[in-house]
Amino acid sequence: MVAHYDRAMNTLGDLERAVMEVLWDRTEPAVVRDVTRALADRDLAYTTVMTVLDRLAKKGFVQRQLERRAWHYRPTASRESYIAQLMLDALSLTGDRDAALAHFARSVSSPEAQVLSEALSEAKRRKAKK
Amino acid sequence: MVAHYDRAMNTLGDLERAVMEVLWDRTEPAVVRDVTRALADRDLAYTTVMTVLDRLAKKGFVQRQLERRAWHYRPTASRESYIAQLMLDALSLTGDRDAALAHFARSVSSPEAQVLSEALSEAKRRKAKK
DNA sequence: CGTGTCATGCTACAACGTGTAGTAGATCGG
DNA sequence: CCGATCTACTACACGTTGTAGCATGACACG
Repeated sequence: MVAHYDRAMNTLGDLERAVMEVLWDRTEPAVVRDVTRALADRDLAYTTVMTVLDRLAKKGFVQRQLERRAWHYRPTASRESYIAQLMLDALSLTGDRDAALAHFARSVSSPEAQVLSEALSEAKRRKAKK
Repeated sequence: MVAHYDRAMNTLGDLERAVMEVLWDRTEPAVVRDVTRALADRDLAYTTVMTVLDRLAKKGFVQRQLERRAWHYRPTASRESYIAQLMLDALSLTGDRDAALAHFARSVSSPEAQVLSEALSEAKRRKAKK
């Protein structure tokens, strides 16, 4: 018998992430041609980019809208929330989340600890006011 | 030509993680038989567990030591630092780490935000004293 | 209106990671 | 010496990802 592969379902490959980066870097939705051009250094076939965008849509990372004849793609979530989600996923792998969080807190650099602290108190303030 | 698959190199599969959990849950190094017994519910062949431990060793997640005739395995890093590392890896996927951190701070629950805050100030204190 | 351009859907394939395990040979205890 | 046990090596299936071709349908322009 063989495994249940649910783990990698929300992991992106290199190319997939590169494509997401392109989308995240623009304000407007992009068509396949846009992405292909943005990744010109990789010298990818048009259909390759199309396939990747298609898979990203199936995975829910992008939404697409038919405009004239071409699909226009845009990210479902922001880059930051994608990253934050990955971090939360990592956190969910352990039973003792608090211990992991504490360890994480000790792992980040001082400037980043500062950023984190401020964001945390900011969030707290906002929640208190609400 | 075909891809360079470096991305998944520090990702563990389900079974691999289950094996790590067993090792993390013990204080003593374990032999294959120990792990197999601990995962009895999965009904795995002895050699399956052996293969997994072997791969984990190759990936650097466990260290092994020959004792009599059998290898004794123990985790290279703690569960917490593994998780923390995964979180840092996620963070490294973006250029704007601060934005991601801020978003993360806003994503955790209040109690966990509390834990994080405390760990951060604790770390700060410790660093100041040193 | 015909023809070429462009986008799409579908199909395909290779490499890799991971789950899963068998077999043969070494080794150790009794 | 024999059986139990452990290891090293080998193997295979299946999902994911990178990569792309082909046929078809639609639109634009002469």
